[in-house]
Amino acid sequence: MPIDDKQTRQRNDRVTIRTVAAHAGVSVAAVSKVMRNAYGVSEALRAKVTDAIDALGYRPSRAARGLRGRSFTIGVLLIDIRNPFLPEVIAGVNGVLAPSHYQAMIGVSDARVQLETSLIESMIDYKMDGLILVAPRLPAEIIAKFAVQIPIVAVGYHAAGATAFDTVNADDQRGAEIAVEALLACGYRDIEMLSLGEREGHAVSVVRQREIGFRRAMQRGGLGSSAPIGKIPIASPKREEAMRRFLSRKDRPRAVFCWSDLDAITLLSLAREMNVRVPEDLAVIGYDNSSTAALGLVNLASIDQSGRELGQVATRALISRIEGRSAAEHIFQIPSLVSRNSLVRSRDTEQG
Amino acid sequence: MPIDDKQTRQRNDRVTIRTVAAHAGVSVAAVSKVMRNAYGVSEALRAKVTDAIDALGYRPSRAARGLRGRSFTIGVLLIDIRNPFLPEVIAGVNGVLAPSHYQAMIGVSDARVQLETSLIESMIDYKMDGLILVAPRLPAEIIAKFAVQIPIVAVGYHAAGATAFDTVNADDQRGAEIAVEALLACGYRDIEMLSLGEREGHAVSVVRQREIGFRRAMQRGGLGSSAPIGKIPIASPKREEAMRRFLSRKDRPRAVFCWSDLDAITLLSLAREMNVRVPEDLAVIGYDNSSTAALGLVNLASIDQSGRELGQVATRALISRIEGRSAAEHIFQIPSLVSRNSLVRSRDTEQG
DNA sequence: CGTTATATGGAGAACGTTCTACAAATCATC
DNA sequence: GATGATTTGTAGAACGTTCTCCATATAACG
Repeated sequence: MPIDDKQTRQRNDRVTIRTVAAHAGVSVAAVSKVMRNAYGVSEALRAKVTDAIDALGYRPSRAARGLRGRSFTIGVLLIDIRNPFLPEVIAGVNGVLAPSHYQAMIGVSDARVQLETSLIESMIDYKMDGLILVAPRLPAEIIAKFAVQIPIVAVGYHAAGATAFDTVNADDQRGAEIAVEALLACGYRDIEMLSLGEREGHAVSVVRQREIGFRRAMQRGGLGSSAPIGKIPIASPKREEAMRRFLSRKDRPRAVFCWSDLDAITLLSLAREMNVRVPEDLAVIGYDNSSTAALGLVNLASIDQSGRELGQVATRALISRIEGRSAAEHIFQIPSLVSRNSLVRSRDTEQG
Repeated sequence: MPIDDKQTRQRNDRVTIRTVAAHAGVSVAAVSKVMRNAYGVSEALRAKVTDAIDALGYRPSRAARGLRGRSFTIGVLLIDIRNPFLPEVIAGVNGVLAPSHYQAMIGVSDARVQLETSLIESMIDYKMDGLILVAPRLPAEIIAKFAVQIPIVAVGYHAAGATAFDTVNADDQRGAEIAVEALLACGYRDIEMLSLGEREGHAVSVVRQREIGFRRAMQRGGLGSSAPIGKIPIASPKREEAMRRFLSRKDRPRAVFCWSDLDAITLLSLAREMNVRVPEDLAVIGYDNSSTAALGLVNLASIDQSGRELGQVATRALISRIEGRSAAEHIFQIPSLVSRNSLVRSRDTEQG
């Protein structure tokens, strides 16, 4: 068997598609067909091949696959790994992917545009099959440019006009409205929003969307069109300083809507420290319904946008796009309120 | 120019090494040499090639690279993305990698051995250059088997005897000792540990190490050799049930050491709910010094093991291994105590 | 000038897949 | 049983790199 000799010559013991073909006594192409369950494979052939695969413990090389066809990997780009909302999204993605033969690889950009770009490029260079970008910082035109090379779904990124890629979002405008409506229903009138400072002014960001919703709901509630929105810097220690300043203001409002739980929880901590009672002196409502908010010690009312569900929906959208859909989809989920003690103190949890 | 024609024929506009070579008027091999800055490249050639690269915006395909040589990617395997300790490790890894030409790709195993195995295999199949496994569930022999195929550093995994791969750990025995010593110093005698239930009995796990340290410190403190260790299940709702049972026990100890902040914080929440005062009725000390523990509302004393530093050290170890080191290294960091109100109430934060 | 060393660039064979053409075999149909 | 349609399997050319030889060109030396 001169053909077999070629195998024996290999010094490396990696099991390749050729090893399998030789072991099963069929061609390389046949094995490939079985792997990709392509058309034109008899039961007999399939059996022979899968037996050989099992016997040898063959795993196709992802690198080689990527060079030619599918790599069966999708890339997930996370802006930041500390925000407890993001792990939920990942959980959703993994949940949908688990039963399929796709796998997720995650990159963390730490909110740096430079790193974000190079990670996306890497993922393209790896010939990944598709990308899920979670709250990306890049402008829509750049993302559209990448989307020519690879299917992309953006999560937490408002670009309803995009035609080159899909978006999956919680309706952030509506979420903010729900928060305001809840505060109004509790009888609060003197309401302010604490939003994110910095220059991430892109209308695409969830923050700006929440501001829009806040303004609209306030106006609708008859509370002036110039509803006050405070800006909190993102980085310590300026962040804490700004919050302290807010808490010690003479004209501090009666209720506050924070753009994210992360801020709301820090605010709660500082309020306790500065003897501002919540909710008696200040009602607080956050956004994300993170696990920390649910803690008895924290008890923060929050808008739930189910990151897990967003992750699931985004993954399904991406797969359908990988499998051929070309028209852009822009999907919205409706968030909901989770009421807790920071909004109004419930009877059964009177302070112990 | 018949050679150039071959280029023009390409329907796809991807810029490959061949495009660059043609544009610079040199051979493919020359470009490759410049990319890998290999020996035997004149300044003139280098200039021509880098000019062409800049002009065309060329990026080498990672997939193709992986097929032959280095891919300049390292894989990080996370057991769970919800534990706030892990993002810190990632931050450390990314910090060290940022200035280099390496990049990190993260996989999340959700603590499932099956998924963990297949992710490791995928990363190998991608021809990644090395792997950092954070708190893996796999037994040491299996990891050693993988380590033959790819450089591996395990973090939060006690296998000091391993010769095939490196480990980087906080000294978990010592950490537990520090916790006990702190409790003893505060005058508590009636001390118990709340550990993790389930069958993750491998001596490799950080949990078991902390138990050993706890026992030793208790014994050294003259508090019997059979120091009581309670087991808390990992999943809701059994987890909360077990904690409630602990809190309402008649013979509840005066102080408790929790194997992780995650548990300690839930315990704190339930204690508040059940009118058990902390630290007056029960002193609590956790492990990880997570950001939640540091919140004013939570104020949990904890053992700090700087995940960021572990990530940094692990990354440096991995790179040195990739670059040729073959003798195994087992590195330890010494954890430290962060005292907060759950241990002993400080004067300036008397309950508001 | 001839000989040998050294520096520089190039040809072309891997790497492990996918996938297009095509050949061979089998089945239907009249 | 001849013809055409369908099914099943194979050869072999990509894919975009790396890297091992080789072929020059230049320098060094007697």
